[in-house]
Amino acid sequence: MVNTKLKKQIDDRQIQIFKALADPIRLEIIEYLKHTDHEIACGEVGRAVNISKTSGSYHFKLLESAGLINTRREAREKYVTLNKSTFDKYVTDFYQNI
Amino acid sequence: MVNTKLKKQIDDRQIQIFKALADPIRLEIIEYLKHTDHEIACGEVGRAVNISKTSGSYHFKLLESAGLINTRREAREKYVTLNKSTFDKYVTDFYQNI
DNA sequence: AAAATAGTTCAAATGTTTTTGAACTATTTA
DNA sequence: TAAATAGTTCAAAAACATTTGAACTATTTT
Repeated sequence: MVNTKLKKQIDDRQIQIFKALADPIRLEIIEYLKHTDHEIACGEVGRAVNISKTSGSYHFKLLESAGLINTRREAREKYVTLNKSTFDKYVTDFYQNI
Repeated sequence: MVNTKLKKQIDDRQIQIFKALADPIRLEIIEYLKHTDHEIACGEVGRAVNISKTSGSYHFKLLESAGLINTRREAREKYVTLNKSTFDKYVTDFYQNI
């Protein structure tokens, strides 16, 4: 293999993404965001999926660091949207690419 | 919603699959199987990815119960192959279907 | 028939992730 | 300017996943 380290990094990213997807709360958040066309604040999503704000903070952070959502802070609020390109690259195209 | 329980079961399956994929050893096994056209025994895969047989037994069982691999026992040996239809349905088509 | 091989099971130990509540910062509203 | 709101951070606790080695079953080879 040309570059073992690079392969490992790609794998780490892949695993981080599957880990982020492997949780019922995070899947609910993702489903909710998918069915929402407009930008929406963390708090509103959290209320919709019925979690505490601490728990929301934890899960949104994890989704963001996996690259599955994009966030934008506007004053007090943090707006989130799905990052479709990550889903395309690491989920939809996963089988094809391994 | 027509049937909350059914939705939950589908979600459980989806989570089980992402959990199964969220591990470096299991990803290695899957990659190895993808690049192998013939049926291959657990032991040979385990040797290829450098794990103990106990660890292999644990990971293969988990992959099988997630429906990601099919197994066939022939006397002492257990042969494994990827179950592509599970990848198609729960990974490749995931984003589209949620 | 003994030894070797393939895989499983079990329980204990270890490691990792998630939840919880309290205390915090920053912004907005009354 | 006080109170309310949105979100974060922290550390402890709880829950969950993985590894390990020993003992086991079943089959094959010597």
